[in-house]
Amino acid sequence: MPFPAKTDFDSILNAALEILERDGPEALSMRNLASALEMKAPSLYRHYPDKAALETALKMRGSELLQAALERAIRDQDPIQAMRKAANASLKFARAHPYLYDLMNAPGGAPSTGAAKKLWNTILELVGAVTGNPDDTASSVAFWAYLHGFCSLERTGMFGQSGPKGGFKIGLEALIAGFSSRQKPRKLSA
Amino acid sequence: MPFPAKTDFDSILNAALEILERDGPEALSMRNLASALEMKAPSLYRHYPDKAALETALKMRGSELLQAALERAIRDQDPIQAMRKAANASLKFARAHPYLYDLMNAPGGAPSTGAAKKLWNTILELVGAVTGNPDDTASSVAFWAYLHGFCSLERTGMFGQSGPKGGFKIGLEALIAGFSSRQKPRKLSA
DNA sequence: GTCTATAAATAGATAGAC
DNA sequence: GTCTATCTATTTATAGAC
Repeated sequence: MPFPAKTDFDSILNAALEILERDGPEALSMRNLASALEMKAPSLYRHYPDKAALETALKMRGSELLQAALERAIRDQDPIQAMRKAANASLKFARAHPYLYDLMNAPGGAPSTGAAKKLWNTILELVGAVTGNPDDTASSVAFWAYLHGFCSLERTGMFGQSGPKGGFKIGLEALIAGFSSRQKPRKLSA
Repeated sequence: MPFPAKTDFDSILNAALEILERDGPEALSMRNLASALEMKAPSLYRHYPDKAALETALKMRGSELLQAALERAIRDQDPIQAMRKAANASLKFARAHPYLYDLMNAPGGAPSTGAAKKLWNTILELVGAVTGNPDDTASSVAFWAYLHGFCSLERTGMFGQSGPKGGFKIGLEALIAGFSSRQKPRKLSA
């Protein structure tokens, strides 16, 4: 299609994503969004009942993008290497889409959409392949918490000028080692 | 009595903290804050130049509170147990002060205040005592990222009804094990 | 489906009286 | 230091014409 589709659900969503990623959440007003589409704000309400619906759609889109990035990153990798690739892909995603990443992780912002579930299932498979438990919620939570925490702190500016100084790899390897050691259970000293 | 001041810097800060923690960030307007102090909004500007200054002060207060909680938690503990206590204290803090925690970790919200530095130094000491390196930035970053990530995901609602299912302890112990193994340096591959 | 016009509410911040 | 009054700007959202 040489010409973009007429204004509809997806066109609005794409424009919203572009504004969000370029200018941040404060720039994402219905007026500004309509303006980018060469329309007036009230017209948007024919396609989205309210702004919350638009934001929900943006979160879903974010989950899809991240999930796709993870799938690409882990393809044809052995389990442990897949975790490393997934970790780096997550970090890359958060850096490339900071405002979208913020929105996806905003307080009270975890809708149980299909996209979010699919993303979570990808994590579960990834971690399960290392721990040997295909539904290892606990380890997956730990893995995801670490990745998100690092992305979030970096985004906050917590690392300052000095940067994270290799902290990402050290924590990641410690988690991988911990997960791997549980694959073939043996007595551990506490 | 000749016109005693109705309020001051700290009284305003305390009221702001109370509003933030009880009703969330949207309730923290200058009007609402003034009202809680039985004042009018313009009066607040004699004590804080603008709202950003108030928020900066709130972040500092948050850092102080968390730092104090960590200090209490780790007192008289051996290094590894101190990490466990600190981790639980952080989680407890984030749960007890969700909106303040959000504000402290808001994007672009890491002011280099004395309180924030003191907090970070506490983490460095804590982790350094385990790894044997008193200035182990990398390991500290990993530790902090994990704690924050878990708190943040829980806050977002990412764990849903099922809860994190023991993921906190598993990741924490994996990190501790990884840090401990580095205490007595030996040749590592990479 | 898009428009004009406007409702209804909110915010941060300032001027100047006392 | 606090007040009244107000400015300025913004937002989401709706009513009703076309």
